[in-house]
Amino acid sequence: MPGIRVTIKDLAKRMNLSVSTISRALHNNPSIGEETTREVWKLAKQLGYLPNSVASNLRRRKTNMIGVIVPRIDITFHSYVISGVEEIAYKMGYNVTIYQSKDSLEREVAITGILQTNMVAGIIACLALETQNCSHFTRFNSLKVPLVFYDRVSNDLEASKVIIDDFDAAFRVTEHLIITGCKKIAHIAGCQTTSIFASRLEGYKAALLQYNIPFDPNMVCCATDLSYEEGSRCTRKLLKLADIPDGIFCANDYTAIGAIQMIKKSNLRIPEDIAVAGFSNYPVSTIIEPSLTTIDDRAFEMGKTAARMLIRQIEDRDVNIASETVVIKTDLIVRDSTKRAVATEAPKTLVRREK
Amino acid sequence: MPGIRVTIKDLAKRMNLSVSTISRALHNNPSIGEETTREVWKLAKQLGYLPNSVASNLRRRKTNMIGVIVPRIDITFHSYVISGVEEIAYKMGYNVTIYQSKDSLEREVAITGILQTNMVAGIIACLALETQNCSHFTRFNSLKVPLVFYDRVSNDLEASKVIIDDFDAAFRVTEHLIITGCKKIAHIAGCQTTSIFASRLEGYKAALLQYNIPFDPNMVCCATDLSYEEGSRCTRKLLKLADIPDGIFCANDYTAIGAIQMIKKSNLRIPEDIAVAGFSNYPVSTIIEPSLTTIDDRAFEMGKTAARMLIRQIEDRDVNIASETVVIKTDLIVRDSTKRAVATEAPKTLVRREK
DNA sequence: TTGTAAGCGTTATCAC
DNA sequence: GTGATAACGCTTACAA
Repeated sequence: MPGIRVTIKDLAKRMNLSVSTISRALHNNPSIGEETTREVWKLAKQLGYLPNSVASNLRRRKTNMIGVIVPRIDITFHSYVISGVEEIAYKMGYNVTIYQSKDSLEREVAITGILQTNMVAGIIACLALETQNCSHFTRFNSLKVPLVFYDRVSNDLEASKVIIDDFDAAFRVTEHLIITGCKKIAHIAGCQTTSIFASRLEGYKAALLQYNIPFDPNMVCCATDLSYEEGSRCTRKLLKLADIPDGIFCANDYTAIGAIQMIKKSNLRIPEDIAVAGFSNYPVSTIIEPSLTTIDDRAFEMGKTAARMLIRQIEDRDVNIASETVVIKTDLIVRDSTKRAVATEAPKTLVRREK
Repeated sequence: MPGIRVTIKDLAKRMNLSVSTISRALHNNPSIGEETTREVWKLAKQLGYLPNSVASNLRRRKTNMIGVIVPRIDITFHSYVISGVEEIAYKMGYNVTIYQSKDSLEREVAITGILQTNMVAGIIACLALETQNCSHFTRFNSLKVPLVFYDRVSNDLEASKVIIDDFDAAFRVTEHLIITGCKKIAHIAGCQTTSIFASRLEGYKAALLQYNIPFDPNMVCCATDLSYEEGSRCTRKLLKLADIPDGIFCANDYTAIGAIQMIKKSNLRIPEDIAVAGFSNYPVSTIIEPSLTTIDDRAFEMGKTAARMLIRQIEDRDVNIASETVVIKTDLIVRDSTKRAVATEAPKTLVRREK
């Protein structure tokens, strides 16, 4: 910024006051006379003075910047979370800067470095798919930079978390498929080293168990990156089985859409021949035909909650809030892709088992 | 950041060297002995030293931060542009921080303040829908902070621009509809105070003219926010005309999808009864049925180009590059929503008229 | 109520 | 090759 900047020094000279008086006036410090304060503000406005927050941050040894690490910004879920974070952050006087890990551990590590380097006040992060070991986040403990994880979280790190109950949500989706008459339910699963996808698989298994449907490992197909393509690939595989499924629970909406497209291509009907359910309630779920039954994961809400938790920790730092975990409630959204025969059975209460 | 930070002072003390030597060594300044340099790096790594860029930015009076202002992050187009910007920026050693104007002028003005306050090195922006007057951007001229606009740009501001040729693209889409046999083509337009949407309307008109199809104002419907809902609303209106259209060119993919849904609800066939084309090539355009003919606006490319232009301006500031305008080439993507009778006419060359 | 001066962590300009 | 030292723009004890 090599241009001419107006600084408090300039204001001080112009008004024959010291810089400290100017600084205090601009902060509406009560020790400064009303008259002076008003005059300072007037001149500041007139000259277009804007504080240099880089200098202020350095002096105060803290910024009002919240760093957000998302895997990818162009995944609907994360862009909604970001919107939620911003909603709260701006209201509370914080800026938000967004970094994409692209699901790469290497980039994630680099980003934590940048965040430290930039003295962020706090961090909200969703772990990269590649990340197994979170040691690159531990530095923020000693720097006393609060940390809130969302969605994909780490259990071997002392930090706050905002998650949904993936187990419960998966249980309810699977149960819904069972109640609408599915007998052979497949699951297109996410990468099992990531806890949320492991929980979704567990919830699926638990529902089968509860309704006395035997679990068949052939009915589970792992989609590495949960893309449309992977959804199609897995479905093709499932349709080649001797005994094809009559229901598929997909670990996200993208794979569900891939599944629907593949099923239609195979001239099978949805939901009559195969019912399909997804996870996340992306906008496309109402556009695909048939419209997709899915779980609304409340992404915007998650972002807002994460931001609120983080800011509380930033501001009450001395009080030293123990890290907390918030579970956001999800909703099952029933659409055409599972609207089959009328329910024959009422939902059972979920008996939660230790994980 | 109230935690313990390792600074160059700490390194200096430990090694009995001056801070300047440490600083130089860490920058691999050739005036420092190889041995010393190596030792400094070793200790720095060992103690987990990371430079404080806030301090460095203050001292150098510049940051390596690029501020990006997008209307909304959860619009596919913008998230792709951002990805493009990041791709280049990170490679060149710049950080990217993203701000959402939510299409509000008030927020856009506030953001420009924050960007100045944070001493960004340069700015990439897409104007908010509400923005008519860009005077809040002029401050960056005197601050010598380079500015690159993309997509929605201002003509009364001296700044670089990355745009697509909306007129040409709209001409080609409309021409495509004509060639596939449409005789009465409607246009669902965007807000006409925004130049890109005005150009799309002009391109549409130019194509009609070229093929001797009379322009009918009733065939143009303005969708204020270009959402699904607006697309449906406009289509409903068009379908109520005495003489309904046999082709609709929509100013974006969202309205096109709303149009398709409304047409199907009215038991008309696409493309046989009405052909539909969109603009932007969003992922949903392959998911909707029928798949949507559209213009690929090369969002990712746009982001990369904007970043390259900006960084060049940042780094060659003295050379004082005149602001330039780059037009990104677009592609017409033909899909099922316009695959009607075989073409009867070859495309004509576009005769551009002065706008 | 206002001023003085030190310092945040770096970098840059002199010296030696 | 290395070291003092000032400065970036702001905040904040401590004085006056």
